[in-house]
Amino acid sequence: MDFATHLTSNNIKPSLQRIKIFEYLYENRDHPTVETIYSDLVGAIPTLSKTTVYNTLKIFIDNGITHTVTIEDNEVRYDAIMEEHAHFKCNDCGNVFDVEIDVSGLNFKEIKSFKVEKTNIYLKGKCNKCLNKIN
Amino acid sequence: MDFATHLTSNNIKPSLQRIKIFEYLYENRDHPTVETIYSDLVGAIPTLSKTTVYNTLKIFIDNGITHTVTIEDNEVRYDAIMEEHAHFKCNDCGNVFDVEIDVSGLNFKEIKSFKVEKTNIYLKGKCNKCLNKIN
DNA sequence: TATAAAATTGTAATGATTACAAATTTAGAT
DNA sequence: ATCTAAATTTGTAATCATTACAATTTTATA
Repeated sequence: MDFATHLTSNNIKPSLQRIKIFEYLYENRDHPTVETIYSDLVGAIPTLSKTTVYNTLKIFIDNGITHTVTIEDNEVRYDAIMEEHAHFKCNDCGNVFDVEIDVSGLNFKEIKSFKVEKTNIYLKGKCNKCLNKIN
Repeated sequence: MDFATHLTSNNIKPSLQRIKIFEYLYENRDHPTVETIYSDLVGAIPTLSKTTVYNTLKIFIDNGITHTVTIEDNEVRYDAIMEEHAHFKCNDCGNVFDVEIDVSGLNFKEIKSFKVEKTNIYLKGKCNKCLNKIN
């Protein structure tokens, strides 16, 4: 994956900040928050500003190469994987995992007259690691 | 539905504010925000404070008679219907509708070792009314 | 009725996000 | 290579939802 090219082909000029932020999102599949992205990247880009992270993510979203993952009321997470998938959040460790999903089995009643454009699914529970942890 | 009894049997002392807020939630199935609840009730309870709405909803949630509906990043909605169901948000009018759903058809891979405690589903698209609207 | 506990309220604090203007960088023309 | 305009980045201040907290009011009980 050539990140600069990916940005360019989605009408986003590939500045250093944009490349690094997208690369970070694409490599770190843990659905980071703005805070995490900023603090993990400010070492490599010392001039980085949190406003830039916000601006950049907004551009990514507007151009369809990133989406938000909304599970908790109080944290917005970001995800650069655009293929349809669900999320699993562990109530113990708080990590969010990707989950492959087959939506075709879903059976909705009463929305025949509605036009569904997007189906969002997230699960909550305990992850493998936390289940096996000794408390 | 006797709201006071419902509160009592869930270990919540049925004050006027609590009864009215729960009643509002139960009757208004449009998943209101704190702002909406407050402004719709302050007429009937002139002394009502927004803090009370927050406090009360927290109590409802802690005692399992209300849950939050998280669809957008920037708005938290509340719902007193605890039976499993999904939500549909219209991208046009912004209304959130309840949707009956059969989760049993869902087919997850790779989470065999995870313990799923709750499955959340929401759809986005256009509702009946907005589809038929002349723009 | 007096007293203690619980509930409600208002105000101030917090924290994430956005607005905005200044500074920096980039791209194109000369 | 240099100049200029446009785009991008940055820092600070403003906004807005939510929470903390202390004071007031209400409720329950002795």
